[in-house]
Amino acid sequence: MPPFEPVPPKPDHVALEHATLERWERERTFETLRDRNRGNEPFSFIDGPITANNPMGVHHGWGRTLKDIWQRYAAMRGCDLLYQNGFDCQGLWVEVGVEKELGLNSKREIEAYGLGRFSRACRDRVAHFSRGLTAQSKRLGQWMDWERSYYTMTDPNISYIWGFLKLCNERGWLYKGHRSMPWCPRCGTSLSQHELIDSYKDLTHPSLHVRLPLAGRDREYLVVWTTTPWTLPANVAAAVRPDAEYVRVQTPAGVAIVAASRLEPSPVRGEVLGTVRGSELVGLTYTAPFDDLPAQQGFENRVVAWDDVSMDEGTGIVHIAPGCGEEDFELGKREGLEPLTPVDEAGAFFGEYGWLHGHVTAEAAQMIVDDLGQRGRLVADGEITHRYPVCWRCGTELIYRLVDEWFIGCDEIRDPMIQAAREVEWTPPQYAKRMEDWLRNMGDWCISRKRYWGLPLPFYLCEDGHMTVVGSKAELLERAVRGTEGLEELHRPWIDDVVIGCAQCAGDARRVADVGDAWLDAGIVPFSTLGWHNEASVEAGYAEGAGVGVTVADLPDHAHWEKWYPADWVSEMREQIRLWFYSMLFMGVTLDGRSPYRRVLTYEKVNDETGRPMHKSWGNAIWFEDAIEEMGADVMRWMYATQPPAQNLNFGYGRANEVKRRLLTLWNTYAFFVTYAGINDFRPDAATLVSGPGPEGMQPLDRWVVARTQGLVRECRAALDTYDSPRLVRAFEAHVDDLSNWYVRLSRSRFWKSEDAASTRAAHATLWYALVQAIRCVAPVMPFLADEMWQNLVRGACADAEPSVHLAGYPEPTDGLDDEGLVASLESVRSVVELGRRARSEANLKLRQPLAEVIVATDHADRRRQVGEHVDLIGAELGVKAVRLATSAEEFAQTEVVPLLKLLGPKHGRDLAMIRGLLREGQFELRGDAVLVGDWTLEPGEFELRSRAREGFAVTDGDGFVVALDTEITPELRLEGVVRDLIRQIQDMRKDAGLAITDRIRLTYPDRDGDVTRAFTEHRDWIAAETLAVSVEPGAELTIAKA
RNA sequence: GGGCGAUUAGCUCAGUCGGUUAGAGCGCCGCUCUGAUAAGGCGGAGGUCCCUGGUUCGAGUCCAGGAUCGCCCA
Repeated sequence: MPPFEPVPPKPDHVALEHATLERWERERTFETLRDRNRGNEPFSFIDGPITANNPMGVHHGWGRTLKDIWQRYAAMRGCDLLYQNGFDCQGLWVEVGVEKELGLNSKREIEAYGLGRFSRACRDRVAHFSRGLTAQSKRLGQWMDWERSYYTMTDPNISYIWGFLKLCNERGWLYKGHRSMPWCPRCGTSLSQHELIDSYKDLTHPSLHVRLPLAGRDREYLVVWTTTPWTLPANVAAAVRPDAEYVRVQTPAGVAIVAASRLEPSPVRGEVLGTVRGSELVGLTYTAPFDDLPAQQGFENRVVAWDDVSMDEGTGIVHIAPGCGEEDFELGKREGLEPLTPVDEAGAFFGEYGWLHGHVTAEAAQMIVDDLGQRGRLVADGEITHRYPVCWRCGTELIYRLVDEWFIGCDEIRDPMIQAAREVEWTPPQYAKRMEDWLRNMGDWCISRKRYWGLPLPFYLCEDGHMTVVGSKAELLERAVRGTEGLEELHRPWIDDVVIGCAQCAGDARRVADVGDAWLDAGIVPFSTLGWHNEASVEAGYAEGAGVGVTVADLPDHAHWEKWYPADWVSEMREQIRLWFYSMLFMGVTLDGRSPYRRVLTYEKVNDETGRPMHKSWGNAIWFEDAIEEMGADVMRWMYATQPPAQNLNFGYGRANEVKRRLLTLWNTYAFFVTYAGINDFRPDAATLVSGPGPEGMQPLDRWVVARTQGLVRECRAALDTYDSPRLVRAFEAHVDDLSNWYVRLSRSRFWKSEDAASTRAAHATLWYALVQAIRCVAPVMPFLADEMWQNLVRGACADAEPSVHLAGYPEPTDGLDDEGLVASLESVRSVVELGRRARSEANLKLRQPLAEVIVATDHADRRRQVGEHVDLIGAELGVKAVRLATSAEEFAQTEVVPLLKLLGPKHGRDLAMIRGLLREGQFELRGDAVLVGDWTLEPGEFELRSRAREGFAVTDGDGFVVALDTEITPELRLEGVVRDLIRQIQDMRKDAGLAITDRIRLTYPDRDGDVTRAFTEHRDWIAAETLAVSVEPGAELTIAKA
């Protein structure tokens, strides 16, 4: 029985991955790993929840790969890990998804559908997509405790957030604000600061210049500019900049007033009658654009002062509607202006707006424009295309609305958060500053949403207006006076039936209707999932409420939290700085005073292969499902790992093919090994993975590979320790290149023609060692291919081998196997060989034509010695009979003086340029150990001597070597060349005939005068040995036949 | 308007402490090796290292200013 299974010429990544997944499942590989590491030193990774609202995209694959790489690395080092995956379950994402699913298009329709059914549909959607995401993640090779994923919709998660909110209230941070907020009329909710980002679109709107006739003046009016006609009915004031200069302009319709600097760009034309300071306008009153509406009665519209009036757009006079804009509202508060709220939750005008009643903002716009036009109130109307915010979920244009929202004030927590963030190690490092900037600028956290499927805010108000903040589910049940019978879970509508006793008076208190920002859900995770203040752990205890039936996650106890908090490492995409990293930090610093994570790795965006964002409608999107079944998980993971995470990743099939080709080199080396190990019945010894392959039969090249392998192990460890996967990839690819294009190439005959059994064994043992250590090094990145190779190379061949590479531990360098001298020597040899090949190429002498001699010259004693130790390698590689070493290359090269600039620069300063010029021209003189150049003397140690080829030789130079070939081809050499051509030709014939490597053949050759016949008669044994010919007979043509 | 980052070959990007002729991969052209390799190797074409100024014996690298792009915040 051969120890190794034969392998196909190319790996079928997809097929072997499916087989590997089945094996892991069958053999419980992951469970074995966990069991083995349980109780060891922890590596705490906390997973940021992925929204369970869509299937996984290739951009998710990046993050999940990074997470998996470092979890696998930690596990191979023996660390205990949590392996808890998380799903984000609540909030607008899911609600909008369900609305689409059910064909609902407004809050009214949701309420008509029934909140109970709606919540169930939301939960079911989460359950559905979390199952899909789990399956996709498994396919990618991610190892997690999938059964015990956390879900932010569970009662314990909600209960923990309540505790946080209660604490915020106790500290006096919690307040209800009456503010102008960006509002989505379709979703019927306001959006908070972090939801506004990245959601601007270029939109075309009316651009109106509106007349505001001044009271008590004859045909004199202000001109204001607006792009939101629907806000005009709510106009209460016009703002001017007090220090700015305004002009009075005679127009056919009367005297117009605009800012002097804005006259030119405005549509106002006419003779300038005079100027007036803004401050002089303040206090004037005017007729509002819609003065007749009921809402406009009972106050005067007046001109107010505002330093922030823009002189970059508009007329320098700003229409102010405090109920329709953030800045307007602030100004209105200061000036005591009436904040009119013209539209309801759905963006429809209220009854006090007369003929506009019931119309939504978008359709009212044209009605308003028409009406103003008819009444002669428009100076001009046109259109403008500008950046305007839209709802990030549904794309609806946002409006500003005055609403009551709940906020957490952050003045007190800001500095502690900044301090805590400074303790965090950010990769890439510049994001430390980004987080700090965000924290410095953060406004109070708006935590309420006027929606349904979300964290129910535990704020209870009694009739006297006392507020009770309930801090946990247990507290709720304790305080409840009725309504708990139907409380299936802590969600609307069931929670809304619960009435509690007010904490201050004895009255009934009811919950405010609002739900919470989803970032509360995610931010609490380091507390809720780790059992922060649980007295005892409860198996599957986390799965309470909406989590029943979707997870069996445990509810651990406080000791567990102590062990795993804070996280050693978290990794998410860059946007999470202002989202999850922020909310986690906020809650962590509030509850515990520390950052919940020590180290962060962020990554950027995934684009298509040409660098454009992937977009469904552009047709350039690649679906995860397609990618993984076409490229394979390892190939995708390799792409992700190769990419520096601080730069966008250009993802595509072309890139994947590049990766496949690189991995093919590894596979080829592996296949080569397996082929010959089978033929030669090589049996590996697993103990050598620690000790290194034994000394018997070892050649210098073997020791070199072993030494290089130590370097690989060190480099890979260093790369992973610094969260630098591209560095690992570079090291691995260099190693594979060394193996394939240097070691195997030069050692081929030791595998093929076994004259020396010990040498053959050593070659096998060395290659096996180098391959196995290499796949252990990359196992975290490429878990499938690595384990596949492990099965064949180790598990099937060694007694007592670990059943999986992932159980084999991360390799450690073995002291004593390093050999810097040898590595340097082979480096020199490699240079010489490359130079020799170049010389051959330049002289048009192909490698198959043997030559008599190569002369290697160097003035460098160390290099000469290094090369001298390996003349056999050089001879073989360059196809020459002899390698001659020369001290000086004078016969075919000239000496060159290379100045050492670091030393000479400071010494000679400006003269150095002159010295270098002279040296380049060869105007120098060697005098003993020194060099005379012009008026200067270079002392020993200040320069190096090198050789440069003279004209007319087949010579190349570089790295301090000159390599010259003896180009004379004697008849004997020529015949040998013919032999090698023939061998090559016969090998091709064997291949074409489909013969196995070990098949023997019968050869006939053309029996005529000439080189070919002479080659066969004079080198019969050589040819026979190389081509495995059992007979070599003269005949008519060159033919082979299986023996 | 402020902050962070980037700008190097046709494309994607490396480039260490400032040092001698600035590299890799892909693509293109030519050559070549090979019973592991649809691979690999060698050579060639292809460069205003964004611009300007400064520091220095010496700048892709450091400093200042500017331009353009990306991201974040106003």
